[in-house]
Amino acid sequence: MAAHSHETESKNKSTSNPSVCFFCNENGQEALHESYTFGQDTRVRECAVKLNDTLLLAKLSAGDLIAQEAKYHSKCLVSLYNRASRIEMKNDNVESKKERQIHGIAFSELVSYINETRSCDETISVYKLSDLCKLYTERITCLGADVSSRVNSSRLKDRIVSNFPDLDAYKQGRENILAFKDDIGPALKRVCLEDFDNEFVNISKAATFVRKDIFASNSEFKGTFPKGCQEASVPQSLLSLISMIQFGPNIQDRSYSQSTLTIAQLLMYSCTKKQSNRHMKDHEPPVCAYLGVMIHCKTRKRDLVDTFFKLGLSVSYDRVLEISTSMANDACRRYVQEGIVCPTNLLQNVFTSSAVDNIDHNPSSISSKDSFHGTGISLFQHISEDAQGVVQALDQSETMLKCQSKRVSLLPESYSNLPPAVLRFNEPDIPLVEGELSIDMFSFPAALKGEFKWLKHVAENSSVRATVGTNISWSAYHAAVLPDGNKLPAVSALLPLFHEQAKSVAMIRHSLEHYRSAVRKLNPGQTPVVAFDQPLFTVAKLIQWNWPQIYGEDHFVMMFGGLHIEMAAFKALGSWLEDSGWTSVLVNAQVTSPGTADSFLKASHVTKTRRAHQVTACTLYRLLSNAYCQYKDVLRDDEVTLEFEDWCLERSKESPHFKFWYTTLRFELTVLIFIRSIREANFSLYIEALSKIIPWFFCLGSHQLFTMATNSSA
DNA sequence: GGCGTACATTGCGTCTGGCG
DNA sequence: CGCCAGACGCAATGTACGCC
Repeated sequence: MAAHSHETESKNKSTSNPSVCFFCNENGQEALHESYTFGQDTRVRECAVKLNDTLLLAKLSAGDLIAQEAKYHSKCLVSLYNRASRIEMKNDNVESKKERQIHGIAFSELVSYINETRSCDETISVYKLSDLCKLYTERITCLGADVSSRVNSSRLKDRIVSNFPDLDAYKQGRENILAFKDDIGPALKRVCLEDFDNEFVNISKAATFVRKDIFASNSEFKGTFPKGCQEASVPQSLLSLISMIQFGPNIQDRSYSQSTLTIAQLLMYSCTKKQSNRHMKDHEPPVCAYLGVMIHCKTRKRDLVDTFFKLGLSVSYDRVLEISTSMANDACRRYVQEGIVCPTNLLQNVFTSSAVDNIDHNPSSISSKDSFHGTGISLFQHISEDAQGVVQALDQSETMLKCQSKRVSLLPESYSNLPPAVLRFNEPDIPLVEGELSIDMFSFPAALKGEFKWLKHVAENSSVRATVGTNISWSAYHAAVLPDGNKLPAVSALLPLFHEQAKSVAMIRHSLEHYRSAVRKLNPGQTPVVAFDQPLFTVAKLIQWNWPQIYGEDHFVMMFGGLHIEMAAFKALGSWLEDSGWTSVLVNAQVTSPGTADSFLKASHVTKTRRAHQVTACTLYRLLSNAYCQYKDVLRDDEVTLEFEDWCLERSKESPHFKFWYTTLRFELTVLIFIRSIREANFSLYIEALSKIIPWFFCLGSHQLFTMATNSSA
C-alpha cells in the first residue's frame, strides 16, 4: 500500500558493477538498485519478521543493508512489501469494516468542514493538503480507529477533489494546496494583507468544529443518572479535544477519566449561543444537575448552591427546586396510579420486612408546642447471593413531567387519610398456639463454638500490640470470618411520614395495611413481617387478636424489634449480675467510672453495655483457660484428662462460685450470638438464640418481656 | 429576689408565585 | 430561564407574669 511512497523516498540509482539481487539472488534483466537509507533497512526487517521469512532474516542478521552494500530489483522489494501488507490485512480483517466506516464518517465531516468554512467569510478558503490530512487523521483517532498506517495524502486529495468539482489542487514546492477557483483572488489578497498566526487559526478551527458538535447534541436531564450517562451527554469530539489537552494527543486507551468527563460537561453546560449567562435547558449535563441536587440534599443551603451556580459548576437553585419538585411529583403520580405507596429503590422478589416506630422530634425543651410526634414506616430487604432481586419495572417514558407549578402534588388519599379505628374488645380472645413449640438446635452449637474461637483469638492476640489485620473486637472478628457472599448490604426505604402519633389503633392498622400492599406488589405470596418496639407491639397484638380474619396470626407476623430484645436481655443480665461485684470490678480495673458501671446493669446505653459485656466475656475466658491450664499441670499421669467443656461442667458441680461466673459467660455469649444473628440476617440462629434467652426473662422477673419475646419467637 | 414558664420580637434563611 | 418580593419557618433573644 504504502510501498510506492517509500520507493520514491529512497533515491534509486543503478549500479555500475553487476551483482546479484539481495532478495532473489539473481541478476536478471532489470536494473539493480543500491540501498541507501536506514528507513528502508528497518522496513525490510519488519516485513521479514511479519512474513516469518527465515532465509531473509538470516541474511539480514549479517548487518544492515547499507553496510552489506545490498543491491536489489525494485520489483522484488515491492513484492516483499506487498506480501507483508497482505498479511497485515488478514490480521485485522474483522476490524476493517468498522475502520472503513470510521474513515467514511471522518471524510464526510471533512467535506462538511470545507463546505462550512467556505461559506464563512471570516476564514480563508484555501486549504493545505497536509492540514486537511492532519484533521482527517485526528478525526479518525477521535473515533477510535487505528492510524498506525499513515493516511495516504494523495489519495485523500483525489477523494476531496472528486467531491468538489470546482476545487483545484495547486502544487507549491512540497506543499499541496487546495482552493476553490472563485476564491483564489480574494484568498491571495488576504494572504498578502494579513500575516496571521497559523496556530491560532488552527485553534479557532478546532473550536468552531467542536462548538458545532456541542450545539448539535442534546443532553437534557431526565431525572435519573443511568450508567454511562456522562459519556453520552457530551459529543465525542469535545471529549477527545479535552483529553488531548489534558494528557497529550497520544492516549492509548479509549476510556476517559472522570476529570475529562467533568470538564467536558461543564463546557457543554456553559456554551451559549450568544454572549449571555442564560443556560439552555437541553444542555444540562449530568454532572451539573448532580452537583446542585447533591449539595442541596446534603446541606440544604441555598447559598452553597448559588455559589456553585455562579462559578458555573452546577445548575441554579431554582432549577434544583424544580428538579426536586418534579421528582416528588413523579413519585406521587406513580403512587396514585398504582394506589400503592412503594418507593422505587426497593427490589422485586426479595423478602421484605418492615418496622413501625414513632418519631419524636422535640427541638425546644421549653415548650413542646413545636414538637412533632409522628409515625415512620420503614421497609427492609435482605438480599443474598441466591436472592438478588429485580429492579421494579417502571414506565420510564413519562418520567420528569414538565410541571409549571413548584408545588408538590399530594400523596394518594388512601395513604394520607387515616381511617378511624377502635378496638372491638379490650380483652380479646387470645388464640392458643396450635402444635407444640419445638426448636431444633441446628446452628446454635456451631455459633457458640464461633464465639469461643473469638475468645481464644482475643486471648492469643491481646498481649501483643494489635497490628493491622488482627481483628480483636467482637464485631470486626465475626465480620472478617463471615464468607463474602453474605456481606451484601440490605436495601431499605422509608415511606412518607405521618403526622399522627404511632401509639393508636388506627395508625398501626393503617401502617399494616400499607405495608401489606407494598409486599403484595414486591414479593407476592410472602407473609408480611413487622417489627415494633414495646408499646407499639402491644397495640399490634391487640389488633391482631381483635381482627383475626384480616390481621390474624396466620396473616401477619408481629415481631418484637431486635434492639428492644437486646436491651431486655442486657437488663436481665444486669439483674443477674447485680450485687455480684461486677460493677466494682469494672471500676477498679479502670474500665469505666462508677456511674457508667451502674448504668450497665440497667442497659440504658446499649452500645456501651454491649461493649462492657464483651470485655467481661474476654476476661472470664482468660481466667477460665488459666485455671484449666493449672488443672492440667497438676494432673497425675494415671488420671484421665478432661476436655475443656467437661472440666467446666465438673467444676460447676463442685463450686457455686465457679458455676455463677461460668453461667454468666454462657449467658453473655448467648446474647452476643443473638445480636450476631440479627446482624447476619440468620433467621434460624435468631430463633435458637432467642429460645435460649427467653427462660432468663422468665427467671429474672420481667414477665411482660417473657410473654412478648415468646410471642415474637413463636 | 430567684426561678420557671409563656408569649412576643427579631434576624436570618427558605419557599413560592409571578414577572420580564 | 433567571430574578424578585412577600410569605413562611425556625431559632435565639427579650419580656411579662406567677410562684416560692
